Amino acid sequence: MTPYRLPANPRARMPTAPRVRFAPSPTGYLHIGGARTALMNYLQARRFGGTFIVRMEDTDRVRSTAESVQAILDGLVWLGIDWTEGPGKEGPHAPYFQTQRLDTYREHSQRLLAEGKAYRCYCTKQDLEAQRESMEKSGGFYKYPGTCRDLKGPPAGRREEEAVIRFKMPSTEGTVSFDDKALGVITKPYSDLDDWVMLRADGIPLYNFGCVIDDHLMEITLVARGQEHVNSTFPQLMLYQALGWQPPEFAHLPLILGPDREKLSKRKHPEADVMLHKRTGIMPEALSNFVIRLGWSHGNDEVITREQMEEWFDFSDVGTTSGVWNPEKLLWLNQQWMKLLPEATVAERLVPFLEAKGFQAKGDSRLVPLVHALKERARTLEEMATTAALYFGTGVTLDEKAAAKHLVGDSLVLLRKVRDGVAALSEWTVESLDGVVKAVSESSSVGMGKVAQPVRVAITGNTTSPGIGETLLLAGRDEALRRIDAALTRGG
RNA sequence: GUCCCCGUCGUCUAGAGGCCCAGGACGCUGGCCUUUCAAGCCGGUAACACGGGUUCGAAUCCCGUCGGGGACACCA
Repeated sequence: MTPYRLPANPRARMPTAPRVRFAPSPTGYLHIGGARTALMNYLQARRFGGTFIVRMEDTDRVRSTAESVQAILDGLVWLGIDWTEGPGKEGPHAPYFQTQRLDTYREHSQRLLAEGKAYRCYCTKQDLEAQRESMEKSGGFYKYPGTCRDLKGPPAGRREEEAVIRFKMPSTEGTVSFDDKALGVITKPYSDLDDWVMLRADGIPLYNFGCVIDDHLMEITLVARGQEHVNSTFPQLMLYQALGWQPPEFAHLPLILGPDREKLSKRKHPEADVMLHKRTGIMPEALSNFVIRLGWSHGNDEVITREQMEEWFDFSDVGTTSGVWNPEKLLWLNQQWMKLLPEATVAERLVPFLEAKGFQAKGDSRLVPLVHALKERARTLEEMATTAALYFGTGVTLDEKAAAKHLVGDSLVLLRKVRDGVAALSEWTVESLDGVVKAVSESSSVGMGKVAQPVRVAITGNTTSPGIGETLLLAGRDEALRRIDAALTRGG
């Protein structure tokens, strides 16, 4: 028997525009691995002027929820990944929810049944479970033994409507293989495959069945998904063969691992949640930048814009090794992006974080100057908001250590001089304020630090802040003077 | 257990037989700059899992060992 193989050059039939898809099962939030899969598919479509389809594989009826559908879509939108066909964007292959395509699956399973390439199976879950257990006890791995393979009709006391439909593996020797765009040729002997369930008794398809039917009907040319799916590619290939369909190309993406080196999972790894990062102040540009670099690179480039991704990304450059989640690098990238994006944009994104701290920040004229001063001192929007909050409130809590060091003795004299100087200023600007501090430093013959630190502690309560002129300006004239006076009073 | 995939600094990676006594980035670290903290700049630390081949020559090809991960459902 000749082993089944992909045609030598699958590309021949897809010269230009690829049709790719992201097919999540809506059983929770958007997973970071899913987000990367979606991103890569999206980039592929963008690069070659193709189509990116989102299809909801909602056939797990107990776990699928409408909220999850929304959560996944929201996550994609936040990341700036938009789809050409899918939920809310009905296209020529609608509907894009598998539970709305049940007639299609039934039709194709009937055909397979009629052609003798599938059969009804009456085994009960309990029976199968028992078989599996005993098989596992004796060592080997479980394969459905084909109990119902040659049944002519339902066994006594059973009805056809209770049967599931199984794929009938052709009894051939040899191996199946496919040429994965990322991994290369992967092979498996036919003998490792069994008669898997395609359709439940209620007509709901199982993953391997619905996936193949839809990918073909939606004219998908390249299936890119996580490496956890390489093994399911084989039964799927058998289905394509049975149906006489040309399989798409495949690209299996390296897994993303948690700090414990295990596949990033919703259960064990909170960072698997895309929207968690939004809440902690990571920006979508940074998250997608980070995630695209897991398993893919373009020379030595680290900070990569969406435009560059669209220009450079290709599945054949995707690596083979799983990558470990590195929070430090994500943080670094996020800061890079805070420095790269227009300050007005970052300011806008900062508002919700400030509001969460109880400040009416929207429209505040200090927002942009704040971002300007703080973007080099914060790695997340949340961090920036925490620092920014210092300038929004009234009064400040002095750090005891800082006060003990900088708000005593001669420092208070210097502070007094600065206070008088800035109070006399007709206009507060970074330059004029810095000028006062400089003048005090020179007239008193002490270093800038001697003068600036007491002021800094008085304004922020601590020893770290942006340049002293900026700090004063950010606090605002009235509040700055009030805080200096409070420090003076306390100290002297 | 069986099958599949993988194996370069702690982490993400460059590397497609000589350009590599292995390059970049994060982290860590020394210095410069400096009114603090950052940012920035300059420098340092640290890896081809192991063993056999093939070859004039291997991180790159082959085999084995070990190690890691994934999949083994009427989940996807």
